[in-house]
Amino acid sequence: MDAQQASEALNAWYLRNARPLPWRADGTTAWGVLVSEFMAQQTQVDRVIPHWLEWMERWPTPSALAAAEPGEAVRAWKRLGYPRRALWLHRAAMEIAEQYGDEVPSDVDTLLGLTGIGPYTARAVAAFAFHERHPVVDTNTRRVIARAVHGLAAAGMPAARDLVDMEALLPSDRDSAAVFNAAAMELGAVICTARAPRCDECPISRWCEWRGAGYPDNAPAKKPKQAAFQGSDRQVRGRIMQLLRSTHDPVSHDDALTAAAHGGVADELQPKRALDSLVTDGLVVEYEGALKLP
DNA sequence: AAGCCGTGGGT
DNA sequence: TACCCAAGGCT
Repeated sequence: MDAQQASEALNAWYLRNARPLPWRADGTTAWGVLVSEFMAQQTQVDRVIPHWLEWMERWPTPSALAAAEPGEAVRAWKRLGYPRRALWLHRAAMEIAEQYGDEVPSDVDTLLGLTGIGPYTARAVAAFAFHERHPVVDTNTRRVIARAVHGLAAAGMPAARDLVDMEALLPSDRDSAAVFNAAAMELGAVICTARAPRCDECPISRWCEWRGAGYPDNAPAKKPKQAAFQGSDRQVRGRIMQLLRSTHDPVSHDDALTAAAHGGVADELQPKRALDSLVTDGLVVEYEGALKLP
């Protein structure tokens, strides 16, 4: 595997084939990049697009969002999932507005200090918004490296090693590095997919160690699979959030618990357990004996 | 630090 | 259909 040739081929492919995601357009602010990264956490980017467009129109700066009620952020999050991200994004907006003069920080360590920003998002913002040279490693990148470099069918558990691997492949030039980070993610999302990779369309198939080895079934151990969603507290929490998003009026406990149970519960305590956890998370607040978004 | 946290698309 | 998986992060 010639890393130099492969990375150049990958970048060239990206420049010609990258999907026209709206936050990739020229002139997108660092805030816009940050919002897109929050929304894309554990969420396929195609689903993010309409939410991002609406969000940026409504809250074009961190201070604009910070001035809104956090519950309005949760409401605008709609059905994107993991609504805590909306709360965290609002919190990050307040931190940026109050502590950083309404300017999204470009420094990875500063970004890591913001609510809801971890190792991936911090580097993604630094690389894509500011073209700083950092390895950006997401689930797509991990899979591409596992296959192309390590000859494995899939990535193993996330590890510090991932950053080292990506750093070793990263072009030295800042702009090329930023493109390469995006290109590795794009390849994983569009071509080198988890389930049915399209190797016949892959720009680096000729350097791929996994392909060269004849696609061995050698996937390392990975994270335990997600618990079943059906019957889970997550599903029941989702029902309550859906009700609260649907109205600006306070919702009674009875109505919330009824909505929680609609469609079935795993046990009798589940509706109350789900509601209590939402209150603990700050996604629901008690207000004059009733419930509302924060 | 292992488990938890929504929702929907692809196979 | 049921299952896997998705531009992760927090506790």
